[in-house]
Amino acid sequence: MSMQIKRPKGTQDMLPSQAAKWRTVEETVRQVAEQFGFKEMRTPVFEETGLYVRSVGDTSDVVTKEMYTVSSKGSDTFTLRPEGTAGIVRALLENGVMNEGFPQKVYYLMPCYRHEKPQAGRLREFHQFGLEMFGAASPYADAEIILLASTVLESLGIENVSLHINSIGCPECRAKYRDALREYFAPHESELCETCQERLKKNPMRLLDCKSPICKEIAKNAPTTVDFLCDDCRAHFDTLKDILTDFGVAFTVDPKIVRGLDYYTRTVFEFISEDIGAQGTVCGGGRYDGLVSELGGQAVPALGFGMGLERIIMTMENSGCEFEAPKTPDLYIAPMGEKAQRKAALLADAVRRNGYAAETDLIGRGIKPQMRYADKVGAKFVVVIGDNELESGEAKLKNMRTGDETPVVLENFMAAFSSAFINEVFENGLGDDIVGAMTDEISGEDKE
RNA sequence: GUGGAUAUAGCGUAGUUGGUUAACGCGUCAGAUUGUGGUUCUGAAGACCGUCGGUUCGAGUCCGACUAUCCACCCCA
Repeated sequence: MSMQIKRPKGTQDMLPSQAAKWRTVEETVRQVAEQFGFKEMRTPVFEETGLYVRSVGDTSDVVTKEMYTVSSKGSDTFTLRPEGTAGIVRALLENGVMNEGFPQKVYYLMPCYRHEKPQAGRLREFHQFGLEMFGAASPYADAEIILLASTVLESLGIENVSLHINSIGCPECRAKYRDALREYFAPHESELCETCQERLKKNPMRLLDCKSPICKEIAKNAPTTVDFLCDDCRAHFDTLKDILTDFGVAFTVDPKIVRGLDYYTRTVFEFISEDIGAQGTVCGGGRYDGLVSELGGQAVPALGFGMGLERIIMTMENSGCEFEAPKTPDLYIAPMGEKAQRKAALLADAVRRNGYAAETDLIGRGIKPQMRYADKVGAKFVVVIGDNELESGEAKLKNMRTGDETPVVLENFMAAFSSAFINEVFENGLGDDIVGAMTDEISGEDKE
C-alpha cells in the first residue's frame, strides 16, 4: 500500500451533504444581488502579480506574505487571486465597460487563495461572494450595498451579527489623521508592544486595534478618524448614518474598523458574527474611490464588499439556521431479475424524460436491500418489477410515506408521465381522492 | 512567523494506577422460513491504536522527536 495523498493544508473537501448547504447559500445570494440589479460576472483565478501589488497595496500583509505566486514559462509571474475586487476592476477596464455608462453593478462568487496559517474561519482556499458598484459617489450607494449585505444575511436566517461602520476619510484627511495619531502615541512609544512600535512608523491606524491590554489602554483616548474628516467626508458619513437609520439598519460606529487593504477610502464596514470564533468578520467592504484610476482608468467612484462563504455557512450551522432539503428521487424502481432490469431502465428513462428524478438498481441487489436503499435516499414512490409484473403488465406504485399501494398498468404508467395529472401526483403526493382517480386514469385504454 | 491543545475502525467516542483475542454508538453488509422499506433482534466485515525511537519482562496507556490537525496571536473573508 502506498501512502495516501492528502488534501493541501487549509483546503476543504465538500461532500454532497455539505455541497447542498452551499447551494442554499449561493442561490439566496444570487437572488438578492439580482433583486438589487447586480449582474454576475467571472474572472480568471489567476492574474498578473502586479495587479494585486498595485491595488491591494505593496505593504499589505496580503501582498507581502500571503500570495501564491508562480512563474510561468515566460518571464511573467502570476498570482492566485487573494481577493475579488482587483480582478473585477481590471476586467471591466480591459473590456471597456467603464465607458458604457454608470452605475455598473456586478457580483461574483469565487474561490480566493491566501497562504495563511489555517484556523477556525480562515482557510487557504476560501470562497467569496462579493459585489462592486462603479460610478456612484452618493452616500445612498454606500447605504444600498450595506442594505444589500444586510438583506442577504437576513434572507439566510442569520441573526447574531452586528454591523460596524467607520469612515477613514479621503487621502487628505487620512494624512492629517495619521499625523495626529503619531503625535498622540509618540510620548507612549516605549510602552507599546513591539509590533505597535513598528506600526507607529508604518501605519499608525493599525495601533487602534491591537489586542495587547497595554496598547489598548493607551489607545483608549486616541483621536478617532471621525474627528479628522474634512467637510465633504464628514457630510458623506453623516448622510450615510442618517440613511441607515431610516432603513432601520442597526449599526455602531467603530473607529477600530480600519481595513487591511490599501485601496479603501471613506466608508468602511464589517458585519461581525458572534458565533464562529475569533475570525468573526463575515462580510467586509467599503468605498475605494481611488482604485480605478490606480489601475489605469478614469477617476471613478467605487465601492463594494466581500462576504466569506465558509464563515457564513459556519455561522448558519452554529446558530441552527435552516438549509434547503436535498432533492430526493420521485420514483425508485426495484427490478428483480435481468429482464426486469431492462424494463426498469426503460421506465426510469421515461420518468426522467418527463422531468422527474428516478433511480433503479445497478448492482444487482435483492428486493429487501433495494427497499432499504429507496427509503434511505428518500424516494417518494417505489415500484417493484419482477416476473409477475412483466407477465401481467401490472405493478403496484407504493407511496413510501404512507405505505399505500396503488395498482398501475406499466405501459400506461410510462406514457402517463407527461400528463398534468401525474405531475400533480408527484408534486403533492397521493391523496385518497386522487388515488382512485389515478387508478382509473391509468387503467384507461386511451390515456395519452 | 509565534504560542497552546489533540492524534484509537468510514464517522463519533471508551479504554481504569502500563498486563494476555483493543470496547461501544452511528454507518456499511447479511440474516430473522425464501418478492417489499422506515422499528426491533441476530450476525459479519472493518483499527499494524498518526510516524519513528526510547523506558519496561510487557505500552493504546509513560518519555522524546517528527508529522498532521485544531484553537489562539497576527491578518482578514
